[in-house]
Amino acid sequence: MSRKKRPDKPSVELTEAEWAIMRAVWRHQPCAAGTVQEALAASKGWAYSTVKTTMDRMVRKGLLQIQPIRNLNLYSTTVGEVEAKRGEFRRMLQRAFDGALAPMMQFLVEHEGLSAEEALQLREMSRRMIQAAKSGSANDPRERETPDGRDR
Amino acid sequence: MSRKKRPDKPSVELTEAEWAIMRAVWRHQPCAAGTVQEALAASKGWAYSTVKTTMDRMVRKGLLQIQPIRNLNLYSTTVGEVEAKRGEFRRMLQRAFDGALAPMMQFLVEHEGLSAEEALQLREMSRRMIQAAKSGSANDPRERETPDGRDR
DNA sequence: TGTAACATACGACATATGTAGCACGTCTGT
DNA sequence: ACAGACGTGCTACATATGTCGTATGTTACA
Repeated sequence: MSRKKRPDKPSVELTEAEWAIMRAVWRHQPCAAGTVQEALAASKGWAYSTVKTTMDRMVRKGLLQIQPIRNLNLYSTTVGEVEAKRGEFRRMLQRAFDGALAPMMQFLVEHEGLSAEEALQLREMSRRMIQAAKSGSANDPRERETPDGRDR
Repeated sequence: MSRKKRPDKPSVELTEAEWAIMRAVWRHQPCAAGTVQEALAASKGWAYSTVKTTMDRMVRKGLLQIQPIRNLNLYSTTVGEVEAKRGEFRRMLQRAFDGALAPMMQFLVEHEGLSAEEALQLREMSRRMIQAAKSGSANDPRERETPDGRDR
């Protein structure tokens, strides 16, 4: 235990629609397609079949999995929120900042109008970050939460 | 003169291929499609027609513009790097962190293995950020409380 | 037991994206 | 004047994504 070995992780990538569905599934997991459709009805207004089709495609892509109960299909995620967030973040970092964090921070400072409050918060974060970096030298921050990220 | 009236903020969104092309065009602007193709040949290995087709589509989408010289088509971008980066960043923030910066920072601290060096750098950044926020607020502060970021 | 209510499986279609070939003009050097 | 070299426009095609409609199967209840 020392080498933070990082075996290939597929680095999940979700489309907008997939994010919406993932959020719903994370929250209601395990659940039927209808549940997800209802959960998204207000915000997205998708027809049942739209949700169903997308979810089935996500199963084929390995983002969701089905657990058949009687004649019911219960869906659950195969990737946790953390993993998904990481994927999204890394992709952004790679594309827009060539994968380097510092330039991104630089960018935030220079071009994003961050409120003073946010800035203060950021300082607090960095303080804690430094703490973490100092102490937990062997901390492997990834893959730590529940395998699928739901709160049990 | 200072009020840059530009109520139009399309929030650019680029695909991977588009990013590659944009990078090349930003660097060689104004340039012909061939130039871009050559610039990307090493990394992407795309055929000329592939680059050309994509670039023409980007023109149709308003990402690039053509300036015909004789029988030459010189391309140049219509959006700057900053704008593109901002778009990418905001999209990520919206999708993965519901548009809030603090949770993203939190995430970085908790789940991304940032080196001590990066953390220190971040502290420096935040320091400067606080400075910036305190002093000149002449920068246009984009709407951060949009009920629904669906700007289209 | 027949039917409304809910689920599911499949098919369909438009647009977007990745990737490329091909026919046809236009310079330019020999 | 002509062959290349180079550039352009147009077409093509597979896969991905967004969005549904429908035929069909299952269950609970009057």
